[in-house]
Amino acid sequence: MSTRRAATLRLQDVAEAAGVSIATASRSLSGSPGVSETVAERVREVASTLGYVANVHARSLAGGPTRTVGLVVHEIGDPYFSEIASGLLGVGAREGLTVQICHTGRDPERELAQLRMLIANRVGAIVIAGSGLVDPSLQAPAKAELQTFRRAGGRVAVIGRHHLGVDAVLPDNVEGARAVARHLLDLGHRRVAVAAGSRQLTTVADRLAGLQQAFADAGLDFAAVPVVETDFTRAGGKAAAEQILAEHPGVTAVLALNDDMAIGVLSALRARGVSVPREVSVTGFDDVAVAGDLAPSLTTVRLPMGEMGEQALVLALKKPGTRPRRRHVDAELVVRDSSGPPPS
Amino acid sequence: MSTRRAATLRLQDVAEAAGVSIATASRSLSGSPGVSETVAERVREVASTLGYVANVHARSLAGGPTRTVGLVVHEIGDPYFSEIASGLLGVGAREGLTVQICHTGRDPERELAQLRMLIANRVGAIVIAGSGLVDPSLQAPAKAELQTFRRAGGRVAVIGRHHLGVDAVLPDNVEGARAVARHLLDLGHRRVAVAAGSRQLTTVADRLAGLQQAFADAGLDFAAVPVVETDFTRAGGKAAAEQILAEHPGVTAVLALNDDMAIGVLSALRARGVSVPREVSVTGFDDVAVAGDLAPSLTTVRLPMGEMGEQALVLALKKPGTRPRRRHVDAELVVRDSSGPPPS
DNA sequence: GTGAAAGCGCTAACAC
DNA sequence: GTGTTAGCGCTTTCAC
Repeated sequence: MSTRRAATLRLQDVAEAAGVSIATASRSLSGSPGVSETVAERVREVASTLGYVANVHARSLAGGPTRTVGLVVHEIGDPYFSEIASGLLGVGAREGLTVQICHTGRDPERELAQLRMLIANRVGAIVIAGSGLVDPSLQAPAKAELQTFRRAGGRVAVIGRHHLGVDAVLPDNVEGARAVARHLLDLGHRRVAVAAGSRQLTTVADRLAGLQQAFADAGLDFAAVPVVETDFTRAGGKAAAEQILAEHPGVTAVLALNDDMAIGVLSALRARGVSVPREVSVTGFDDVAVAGDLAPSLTTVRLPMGEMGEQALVLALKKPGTRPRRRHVDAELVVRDSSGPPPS
Repeated sequence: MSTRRAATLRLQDVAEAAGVSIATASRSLSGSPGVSETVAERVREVASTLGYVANVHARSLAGGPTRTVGLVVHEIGDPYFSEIASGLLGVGAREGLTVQICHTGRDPERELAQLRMLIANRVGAIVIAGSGLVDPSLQAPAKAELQTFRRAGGRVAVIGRHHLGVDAVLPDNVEGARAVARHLLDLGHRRVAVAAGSRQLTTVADRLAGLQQAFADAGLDFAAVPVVETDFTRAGGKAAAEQILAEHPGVTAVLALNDDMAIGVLSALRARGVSVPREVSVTGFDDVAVAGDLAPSLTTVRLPMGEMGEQALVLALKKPGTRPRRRHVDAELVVRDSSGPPPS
């Protein structure tokens, strides 16, 4: 790619046009103290009429603050992440930041590689949107990398439960799962199955814990509930539904641990001619934009993904506290048409 | 954000460890000629064992090639764009590139601002994924900006029809629209309405042109078909459906010009108790991932969004040709359950 | 084939 | 309050 040099305005051009030194121009534009407001104002005006935009590379190289943040997601094509990204890009644009997005494909190796890349790019902050892992040792290298980054002044925020010791936006997965399970139990379902992603994901683990609590609250044994563990994706949902239908034909409700899986479950049931919710109820988690437009519309747990993305970036932009900050966000049960009483 | 300096490896450290000069180290790592293969190999080995990663800012400042590309989308939360982004991020990761994504919110002003930002960040290439505008004058400032960028060695590729004179990935919107319209006409529909986005978008204009052709092919007058022009979004689809129902109650089919609108149309019809496809058929365009999982599953036109994203980046990475390159991608009719014969 | 040295455009000490 | 100057880490002539 580009090798030649753009013939763009340099700070010096602005300084000359404003009749000040390059240092004064720099101070004026970056809002540093030590310049009279009159001069600063004039410099800013000259800069904007000239259409001057600072070279971020030079700025970063010289040790100035970085106006770039990295966003790490499992898969941007997944609506859960694209809605988070959308919220985050919104505040990014408002703050005049550039956002680098990278995929990990749910692979800790690739996550590590992407983190290294972001750090090498000297981003000012990193937001990790993908779920954490239950086993801390799997993220140990990432943690080490991030600690070095933070010691050098970098900021980090995560969405979801991680073992990274950083600021976090924490959706209430446990309570949300408890609510949706209680909803099904209240409707009278007793033979339920769970379509889950890998238990290694803290998101999955926490949602399972919530289900368990709901069962315990009702005096039921969650250990007897079949939990099918596949990919945390639509395809995984399909596979899980097939397996549940085959191995547990008496099931009256399928709890999918995210909407993507729920959509796969609905699709598999439709293909098999199973009526939802008459024969089998289905629930999801996240409330992605399309959840309400499916037919039957999906009963699920709403997480404000856009806001979560915003919050995470806001946290990452704040000055670091002495201890990791936590922003809890509520999960709200949304009852729609995919859940109903079990067939009698 | 970050102000302090990371205590990272510098090229000099690698050079010392390998017992060569910093210049030789640089040449070895960037694959420039003028170094014996033996030495180059040794340097690369040392660098990788040390875990050296070049500072992109220093590299870019010194005039080296930039390993960053910018992706401009209307809205990353829209599945059409997130699927394109997903494909593009895939090849980006493979090529070791970083990708900056920015939102325009379908606003030419903001698009311009984002382009300026990318250019100021010295990205090596820019991919514009959002639809072009029919009126070239609206994008004239962007065009000027991009031309300067290209003269400085920057690369640009677009998805869809633009007036930018750059490499382009061109989905066959006309033929796709023609196919879906013919499908409805063949089913016997004669009273159809169109839910469209702004006619200023070339995507909308081209799809309308395709519809018109299909009608002409069938000896019918497209001018008599109501075209409701709202937002090119789900909400727009809902609004369009309401209006069509109110003003043209006899309509037996609604052609939505993208899937997002079609989902909104389906939702509005369901809310009104209109059965699809028994009373009204609905079709979309794009075939976003969820289209097949809606109920009724959506008859639509498939565009390989992921591939389009990949292709666009591949084009942008190629050396510039003497004339703009074009990659045509086919649009394929996908008949599902949302379309059927009109009520008799 | 290899090394020395001059910047790239900016910020941050440090002088005045 | 303002200007001077020394780098930031790298690529790239230009000598050798």
